[in-house]
Amino acid sequence: MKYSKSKNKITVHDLSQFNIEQILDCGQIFRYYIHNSNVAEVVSMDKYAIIFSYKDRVEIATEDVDYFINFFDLDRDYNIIKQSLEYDEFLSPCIDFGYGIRILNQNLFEMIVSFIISANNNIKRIKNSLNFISKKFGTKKKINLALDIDINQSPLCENDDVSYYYAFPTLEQLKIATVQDYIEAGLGYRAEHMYETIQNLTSKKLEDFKLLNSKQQYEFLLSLKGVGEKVAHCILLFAMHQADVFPVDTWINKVYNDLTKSVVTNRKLISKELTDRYKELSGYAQQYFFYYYRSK
DNA sequence: CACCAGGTTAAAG
DNA sequence: CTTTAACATGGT
Repeated sequence: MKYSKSKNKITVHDLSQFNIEQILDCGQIFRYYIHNSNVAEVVSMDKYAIIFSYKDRVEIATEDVDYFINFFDLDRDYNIIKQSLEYDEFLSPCIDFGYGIRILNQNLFEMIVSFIISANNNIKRIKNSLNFISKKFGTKKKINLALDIDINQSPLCENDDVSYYYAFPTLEQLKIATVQDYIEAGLGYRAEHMYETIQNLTSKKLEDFKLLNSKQQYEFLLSLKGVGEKVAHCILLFAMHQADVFPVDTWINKVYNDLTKSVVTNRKLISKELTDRYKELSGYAQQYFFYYYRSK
């Protein structure tokens, strides 16, 4: 895709396959804030970006340009992916609606924590919990960018004379969190799952994970407390860009029954059937469906 | 106030 | 192997 970069800025020129609101609102990320149709903020691990949308371009201001080029998956052509899926009568209107969606390349540890919290939860509360945890256990970092807008209302940031944001905590930083901390963060019954998984994880396991094949990665994720099939699929898709999986949540369950005029509740079966249908592009198809149906 | 939310777990069939 | 009840809690 067409983009250019300078020291602290990426400029995206091809708006036919980049829409920041669609990218952020399609349920793959929780640490972001959309100020208005022109300005949005993102925090990924210890990195911060503020995004400005104009008529003819999008500007991503950040101190780490190369990190966000990979994060926003800018070297992939999504128009080719969309063309490959447009034949599908179910999907076609969803692609037209979410034309600017891209699947982000996010951090493995952040995805594990985020999607354990996501289980049987709503997006607003997931955001609140993750921001709470980041504020309590993450590193407070200064924004070294010339911002000519007011970001006071952002839940990611804090302002005195200058502006700060809270990085997502590292595994080491979260090791000291107690079950009570997670309950205060609003995790509810997920608090014990989170505690157990954090205590069992090591940085070596996270490193070695990347050497496993996809089936082994899936099995490892399922061995973590609070990670079932749907959450494991989300982690593979959003952290490893493994697109031949189809996470089935309540929305996708509804979509499936709507499209096939059935009343199935077996999500394992739905996932298998949809993966057979969309194959190595399943993850992309899933995002187009999710965004379209949740927006209505 | 009842129902829902990007489901998982452990127990039972 | 598949089905089911229980699970905390803020959002709507």
